[in-house]
Amino acid sequence: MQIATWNVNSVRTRLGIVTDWLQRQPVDVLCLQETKVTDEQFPRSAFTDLGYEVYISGQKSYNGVALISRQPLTNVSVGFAGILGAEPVGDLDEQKRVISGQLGDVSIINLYVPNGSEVGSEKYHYKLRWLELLRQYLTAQSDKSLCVCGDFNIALEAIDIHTKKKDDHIMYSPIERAALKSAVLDLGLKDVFRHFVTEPGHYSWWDYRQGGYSRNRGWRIDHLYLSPELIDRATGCTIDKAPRELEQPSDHTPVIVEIEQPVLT
Amino acid sequence: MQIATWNVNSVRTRLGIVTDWLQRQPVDVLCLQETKVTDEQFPRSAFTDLGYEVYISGQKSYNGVALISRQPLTNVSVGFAGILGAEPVGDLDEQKRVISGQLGDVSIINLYVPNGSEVGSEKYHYKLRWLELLRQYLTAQSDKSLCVCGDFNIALEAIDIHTKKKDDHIMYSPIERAALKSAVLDLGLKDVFRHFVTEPGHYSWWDYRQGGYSRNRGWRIDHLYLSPELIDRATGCTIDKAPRELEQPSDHTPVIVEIEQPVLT
DNA sequence: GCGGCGAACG
DNA sequence: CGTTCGCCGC
Repeated sequence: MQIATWNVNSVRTRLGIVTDWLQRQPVDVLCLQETKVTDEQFPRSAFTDLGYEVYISGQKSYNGVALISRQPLTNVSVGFAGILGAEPVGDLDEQKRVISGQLGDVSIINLYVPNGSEVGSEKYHYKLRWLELLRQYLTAQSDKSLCVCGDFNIALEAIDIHTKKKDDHIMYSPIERAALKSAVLDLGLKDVFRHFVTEPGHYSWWDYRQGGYSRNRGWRIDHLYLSPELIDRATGCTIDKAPRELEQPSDHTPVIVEIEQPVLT
Repeated sequence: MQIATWNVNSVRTRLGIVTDWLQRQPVDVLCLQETKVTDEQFPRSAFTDLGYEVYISGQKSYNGVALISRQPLTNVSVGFAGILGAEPVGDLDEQKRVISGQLGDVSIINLYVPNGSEVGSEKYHYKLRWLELLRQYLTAQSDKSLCVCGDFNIALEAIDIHTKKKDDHIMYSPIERAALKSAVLDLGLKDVFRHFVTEPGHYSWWDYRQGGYSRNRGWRIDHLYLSPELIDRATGCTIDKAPRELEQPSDHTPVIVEIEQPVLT
């Protein structure tokens, strides 16, 4: 089974790029972020015409997540409140950043973590509050086979950025990195790309500005985390840079994990 | 000699369409309107690379006219004030709507007449004041061989619109039609398209809205007027609808007149 | 319905 | 740098 995560930066603008890619890389589940479209306006048929099921949680202009799945998913849920209830969630479900569903024994949680703008800003504190709620949300998950993926807007380690960054740089500040580790790694989930690849120089996002891609000024901020039971079934994790080289690309490129079917006992 | 007029609705957005057309239809002079670009930002080289000379009068966002000529033009002039002086012109040269030049014995005046918005509006009165100044401007012209062309934003007769329009419709109100006739026809200039084609159903502009083109809901508002000396040398006038059928077209399509070289005596 | 622009966001 | 929006103009 293949699961991919891709921040497409507007699913409508990127529709041709995404459907072309999906035909060449017919992954089982494609997790999209930054769809930037309401549920009513989501281009469903472009995916259903390819034989995919479409599960979405979107809004106008900003954010928005989707699960595009070859097989129907079960237990599809949107936002944090479905698991946690309304009280702890407060304003953190107003932006559409969370969708989850289950394929066979595998639970997939697709996330678009807030960017945070600048360290110390109001948006930064929203990001930290959001990550703390994510920690509670993931703690409440009981599934053994869990894949938590998406655009985390955080580089875990220095090797995940093209060049040394100051500690006060958004997406690399110690506090947000600690918050992400606390929310995900401390629960036993493993960054599957680093399970297979230890060298630096592998990125999933390059700023549109100043020729970020052509100068390979990238960041690895799109991750797939697997629970211990699932990491042992993973056979590889790759970043497909090809879509970043097309005309009018997203600034992110897809990351794909391959997971073996469970051994029948 | 061929002269064409074309409101391109942004020369930058339409650059490929216009240069492709110019290579297939290598007219001697192409008169553009609604270039929507400052002189500094005009895409000169796209035309000079094809061997054309470029004469422009543009502004940011709105209006803007250009003469694209295979041979260098003489006596190039911009606005009304070059001929009339500053006093009568007032605010009517603030918008870039007039450019003229001479090719051999033929003087070409390229115009973008104000749209007028709604009958009775402030913009409508600006349009009427502008047309009165145009009348003075053309009256002051002494050239025997004169071609006055452009987007006039006025249909001369009922047959120039796809369907009967109320008298209070902008681009067809009696007052603006009379103002145009007074400014142009009453000076002896002839609408060369009507010199050759008398049937209705020939248009140069179709609203983008409500499938105006596919339903052929057009207007003939782009004209070429020739002085008596020149009308006798005209051999044809055609509307080329092909560019209106391309992807991302202008709402206007080019009108071309063919003029014989003068008989050498 | 499509141009342009400026502002917000990333 | 590229997306979205709202606004203006036609």
